[in-house]
Amino acid sequence: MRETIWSRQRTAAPARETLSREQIVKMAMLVLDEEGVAGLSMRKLAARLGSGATSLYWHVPTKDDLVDLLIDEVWAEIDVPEPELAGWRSGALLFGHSLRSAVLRHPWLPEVMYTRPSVGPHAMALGERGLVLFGAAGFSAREVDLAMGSVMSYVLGTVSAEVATREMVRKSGRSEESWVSELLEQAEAAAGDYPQMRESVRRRTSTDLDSELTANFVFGLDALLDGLEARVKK
Amino acid sequence: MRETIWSRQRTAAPARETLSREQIVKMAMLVLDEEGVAGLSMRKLAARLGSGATSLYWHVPTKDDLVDLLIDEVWAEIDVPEPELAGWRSGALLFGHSLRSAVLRHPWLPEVMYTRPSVGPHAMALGERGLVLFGAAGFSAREVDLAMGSVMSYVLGTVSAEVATREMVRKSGRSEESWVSELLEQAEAAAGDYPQMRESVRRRTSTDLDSELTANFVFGLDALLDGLEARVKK
DNA sequence: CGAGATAGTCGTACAGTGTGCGAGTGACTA
DNA sequence: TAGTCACTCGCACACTGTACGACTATCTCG
Repeated sequence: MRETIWSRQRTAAPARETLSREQIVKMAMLVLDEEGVAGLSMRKLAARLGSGATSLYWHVPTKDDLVDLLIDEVWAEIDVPEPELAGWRSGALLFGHSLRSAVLRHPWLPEVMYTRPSVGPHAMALGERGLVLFGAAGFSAREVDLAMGSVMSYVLGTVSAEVATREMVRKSGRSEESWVSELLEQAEAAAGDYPQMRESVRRRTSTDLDSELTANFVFGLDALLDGLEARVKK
Repeated sequence: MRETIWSRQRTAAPARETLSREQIVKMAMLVLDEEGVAGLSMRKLAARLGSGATSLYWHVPTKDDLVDLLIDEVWAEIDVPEPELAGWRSGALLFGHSLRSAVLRHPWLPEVMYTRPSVGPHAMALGERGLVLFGAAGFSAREVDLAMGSVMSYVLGTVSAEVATREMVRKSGRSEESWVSELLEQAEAAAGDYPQMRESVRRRTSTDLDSELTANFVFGLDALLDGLEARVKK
């Protein structure tokens, strides 16, 4: 089997005090969570670790590979309930919420996730547990794949859009309320000729952002799960 | 009202032959479609237009703003049927497919889309037509927003993941079959301890990539629309 | 104990990036 | 004819990822 970035592991304990891949990944995750993709550079990362920039390259082939490792690290955070404990439907709901909150903790994910397929070990483990969960619903083998895929796609798509909004608020530096009211104003101007849009924006800015986004997420997930459940009952 | 990148327009015909924002956007779109986000640099773009790199900055404030324009250009390509013509359900289906194929034509979109909210004029127009379509289904005003949002999120999420796979095949330079068989091999190795995953990968690589991805997309969209439809019938 | 291999660090350098600045140029208006 | 406006563009700056090769500290083997 060919060597991959996933398979490479340190064979023995390091002689003197050295960098380690785990250390690098950990620090990179911190930087990414704090400063986003644009804030992560090999030089800055190395500086934070108190080492030279090119030292990192002994532990990690390229920056892209480092990002692959970081993405896989996120997949490790998601829990998928065993179907016996909660039943399929509420298990899937829990899974969806867990996936969402992991992405919200790592808002840089959407920006990089869609440029590469996820094939790391934690992605595999996640997939396995997901298939077990959806397998318990009574789908045909083929439908299990499709159902899990559509739920993941829905969740990731929704939360990715959510992150875009949230990050914009964060970067604007202003308070949520002032931002929302400005958005309203701006959108009403931009949506001037579009009465439905104007009304929609008004509706959506009437509650606080957080519960609005959550309601959004839950509504679609629920509908999707309904649709999937109907398929199994036939 | 504040000036935005959307509102700025040339006031009169140019005196001599000059660059124009439309020209720049058009060429940038070409470059992006061909070479992806990484392939678009202001210098290369200018070179293709036969001008100096910094000349572009007279027409466009920053590269990021240019990308905003390009994204909005994509939204212009999507058609949303009027509900009278097709009825809500099949209208939504058509809308979904149109959205999907637009993204497939511009596979760079997912990489940049989720880093900013879309508030350009074509995004607004798209939203308006979408709201009209979903409004015809008999949802409450609030549900119209939620339903349209969830369908868009599902479609964009699914097709974004799809693009990640397709681009990987494309970049590998190899034929689809050889790539698929290698993926199979690799995934079976990676999924060694994961029996469900192994079976799932095997199932998914048994047909050709194109119809596999399409079936995937349709399955989830259908389920979601079922779930939404059920909400309106109550 | 000595020699060589191994594991790891890192300074330098290269080819690129986005873009601010200010000088320059051609056409139109007064 | 003078001046202003619309537009172009070379240079420079600070930054990026990473290839290369020199360097050193430790471990292994004879």
